[in-house]
Amino acid sequence: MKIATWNLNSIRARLERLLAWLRQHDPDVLCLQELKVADQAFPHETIREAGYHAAVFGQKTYNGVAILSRTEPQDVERGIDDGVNDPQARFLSARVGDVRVVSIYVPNGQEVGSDKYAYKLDWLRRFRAYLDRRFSPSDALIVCGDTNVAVDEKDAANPDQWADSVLCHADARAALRDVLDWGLVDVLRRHHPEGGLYSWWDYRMLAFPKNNGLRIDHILATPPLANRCTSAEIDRDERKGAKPSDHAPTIAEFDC
DNA sequence: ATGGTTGCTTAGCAA
Repeated sequence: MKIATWNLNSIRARLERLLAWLRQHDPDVLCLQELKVADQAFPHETIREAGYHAAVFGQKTYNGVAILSRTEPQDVERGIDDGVNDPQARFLSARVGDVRVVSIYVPNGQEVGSDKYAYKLDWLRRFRAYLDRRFSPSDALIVCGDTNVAVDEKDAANPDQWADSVLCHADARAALRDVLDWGLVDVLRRHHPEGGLYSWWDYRMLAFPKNNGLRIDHILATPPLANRCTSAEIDRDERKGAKPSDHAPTIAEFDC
């Protein structure tokens, strides 16, 4: 199974790129974030014509997540199942075959100390609690998405520049670490322990030409699946050319 | 310290 994750930064602005990418890479499953579209405006027909089913949790203007799959996603869940009235569409889960797939768009947090940052930390805490409540690390579970956190300095081109940012701050890292410590393996790190690979480059300040990036998008698998992961890569080429997303896709292959 | 860019929606917010 080939599974990928990609923060599109608007599916409408990126639809032609998305279709070309699906044709080129032929993933079995693609988790998407930042659709920036309501459910009814999602390009359902176009995605179907491209040969994919889509589970969608959309939102107008902001956020929005989806799971595209060659086979029909089953048992779809929209939002973290914890009774919190959260209006932001950042969590979508579906079963694809025998694997439970989760697509997440963790809040950015904007600025350390802000209300949005508190929401980010709380969201990650809620996600960890969801894992505790619903799954075991022995289950076949893959969490994909934009975590808006770089786990350590190996995933930052200029660690000093980002040290106090919402993407690298110690509290954000601790919150993501707590999610990983539940029992999830960062499969790209496992295949590339040296680091130095990035999935996001700011649109500003020539960040991409300078390769001033961060790795803030992740494919996280429980150990039984991670042990069957045969490759994990970032498609840096997708960040090139006209009108790219500011994120590149991450791709992993599993022998299952 | 600020600015730089993009997308959605139309002046300002979020990233």
